[in-house]
Amino acid sequence: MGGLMRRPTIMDIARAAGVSKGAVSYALNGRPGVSQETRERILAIAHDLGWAPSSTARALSPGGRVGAFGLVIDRPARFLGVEPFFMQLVSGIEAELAATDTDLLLQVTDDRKAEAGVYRRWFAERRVDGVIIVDLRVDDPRVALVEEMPLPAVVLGGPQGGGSLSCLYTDDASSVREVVHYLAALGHRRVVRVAGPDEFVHTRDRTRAFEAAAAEAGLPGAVTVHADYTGESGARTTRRLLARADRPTALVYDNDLMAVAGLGVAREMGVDVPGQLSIVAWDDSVLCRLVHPALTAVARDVVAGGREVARMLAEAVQGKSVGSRETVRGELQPRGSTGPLTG
Amino acid sequence: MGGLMRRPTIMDIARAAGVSKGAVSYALNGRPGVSQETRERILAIAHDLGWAPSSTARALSPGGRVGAFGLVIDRPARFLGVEPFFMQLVSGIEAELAATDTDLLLQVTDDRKAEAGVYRRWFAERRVDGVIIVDLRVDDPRVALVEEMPLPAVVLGGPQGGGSLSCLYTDDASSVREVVHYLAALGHRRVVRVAGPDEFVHTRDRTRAFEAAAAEAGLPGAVTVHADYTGESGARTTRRLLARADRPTALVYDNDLMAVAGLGVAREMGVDVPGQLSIVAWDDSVLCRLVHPALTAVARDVVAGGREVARMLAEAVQGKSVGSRETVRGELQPRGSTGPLTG
DNA sequence: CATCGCCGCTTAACCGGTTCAGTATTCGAG
DNA sequence: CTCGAATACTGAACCGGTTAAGCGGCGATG
Repeated sequence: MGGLMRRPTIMDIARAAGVSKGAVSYALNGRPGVSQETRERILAIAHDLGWAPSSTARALSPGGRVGAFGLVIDRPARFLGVEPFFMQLVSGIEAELAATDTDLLLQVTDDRKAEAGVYRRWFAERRVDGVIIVDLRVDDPRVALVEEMPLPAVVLGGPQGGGSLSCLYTDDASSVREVVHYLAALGHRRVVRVAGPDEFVHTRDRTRAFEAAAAEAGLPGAVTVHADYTGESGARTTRRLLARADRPTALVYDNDLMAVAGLGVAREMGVDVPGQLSIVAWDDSVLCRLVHPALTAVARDVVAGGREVARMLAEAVQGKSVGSRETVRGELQPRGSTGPLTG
Repeated sequence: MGGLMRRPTIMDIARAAGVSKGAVSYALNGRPGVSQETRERILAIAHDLGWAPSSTARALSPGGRVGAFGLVIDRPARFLGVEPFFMQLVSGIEAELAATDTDLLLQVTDDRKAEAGVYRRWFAERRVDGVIIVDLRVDDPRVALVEEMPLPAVVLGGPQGGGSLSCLYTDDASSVREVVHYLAALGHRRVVRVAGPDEFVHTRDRTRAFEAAAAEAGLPGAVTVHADYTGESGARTTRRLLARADRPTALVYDNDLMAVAGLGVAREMGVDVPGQLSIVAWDDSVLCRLVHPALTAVARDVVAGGREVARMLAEAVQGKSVGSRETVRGELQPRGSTGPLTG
């Protein structure tokens, strides 16, 4: 079996079938212009030869697609590794892409300038048909950039700040409200939220919702403090909060990683969870169920979100007008880390 | 600024410079055939126009590179998300690739047949210049597959089972020995290793080394049990082991995720760590430092490994003979989860 | 002074597809 | 029987690069 054989081209098929290149192209793409009989003969030969279209040649034709989407993740390597969110997102995207013969180009960068550079390069070199934008920031320059090129794009987040781009967004506000009322009902009065950086659109949305819900539930002491999603920052922040005289009785974290770190700190400081402190995580992953007590969390279906965003981008690339869509909101998953104060 | 402008081509540059396409190509690629003066003029125009080579066109030329490497990860979505190893690996690979204008195609699949299909498709469609193979299995069919096509490839693992492919491997055996002797020195006699699936080459290597080291250290009760890297399986296995009458006093896990799960189980069962049970994790990530007590772990520099494997593949793609290389072995990082038995 | 060889460039072919314009053949309608 | 149109194809251009071959002009060499 010819391992070293040249990849077959449509010209090889044409010769074998005794027809022209063009006829083969029509046959293989299911377009009119060849008889049923010839079409079948060509398809059979293509199959026998193990032919597959050269993605590069196909992309070169006017109007041709490259068959790849791009995703840039802008987080330093060492804490990216533990963030379950992204891998789940990638899994979801690829589950959808697998059916459409599209590949995913993943790029992990350290800083935002580099990130913009990647989009520019992907566009200029014609590497991707479209990109997915995550971690939308306030006044995000990437939005203007892809709008200008223009490069088809879908934003996971928004819809505020997404400009003219299609967004796939969640109603975080109502999840926040659910969490706040849940904690209030358990008797908590001093609730602190350990959030991600303020520059992210979703962080601000949640902060606004958190303040509104706290006012609604009569929790005057509810405040938001900012960390950076890393376990280290979660631990540091928690340590500071628990050392205060009027230490909070409930902490709401913006991701699961900081919540796990917070739990470790509480244990280290001898603060009983949930007896003296309740902990809620945002983004439910295996992590929340591994630790003891298991963490109460706001569970979102990230994989499904990945699928949906990939589907939207596929439509956008085909020139369809996609618009923005809302995905299912996070559900509060009560577990052992929350409860009424005891003693 | 022309957002809607067509991407500039070398033909545009040629017209602006008043020379032919070929001259522009020579100039842009730093090859002889144009005068220094013309070369500089062409480069200036290219820069002004914001030109970048079309990767698809370039790849189409005989001998042309696509400018992309492929990586297939074969783990179901839900526990992939939490496995820090892969994201760190990806970060390392991309850190190296960034300099060479090469992109990474990432594919996450659910089963092995699909994985082989991805390699086949990538080759047939000419999507990648080479691939990185991870999670090498015993009699791995992927090795024969890429050898036959042939598709340049580098194996992360081996070198046994890597066939004629270049491998980047670690001396796991000596790390295993270090762990075993460390535990023996602490006074442990009943040491159990919770390993990954037996089908992985590195699992078998470690198992063999574990048995040898245990014999050497005089630990007759040292055995290996198999789990599947997920937190669930780690928890289940730990629960079973700790329920035994002659329960082990030390557990060595093949990844950090199972170790964290094991710690949670111990806590849940009222087994004090490290007073009654010592825990060692393989692969050190933030996870190990988040929990309390922090986990003693065998720390490997996965990011550096990613860089190295990318570098090797780049050389292999250029036709250089690469050979196999050894990367730095894991270092035991003692932390709070290990110690002598108390009471 | 004729010749050789190199420099600097142009021309054209090629990579592997897609697609448009044109052509020969068949078929139905008038 | 003739005309028009649909059918089934062919030939060639095109996408945006790379590269081998060719070619005029110039300087060095014999």
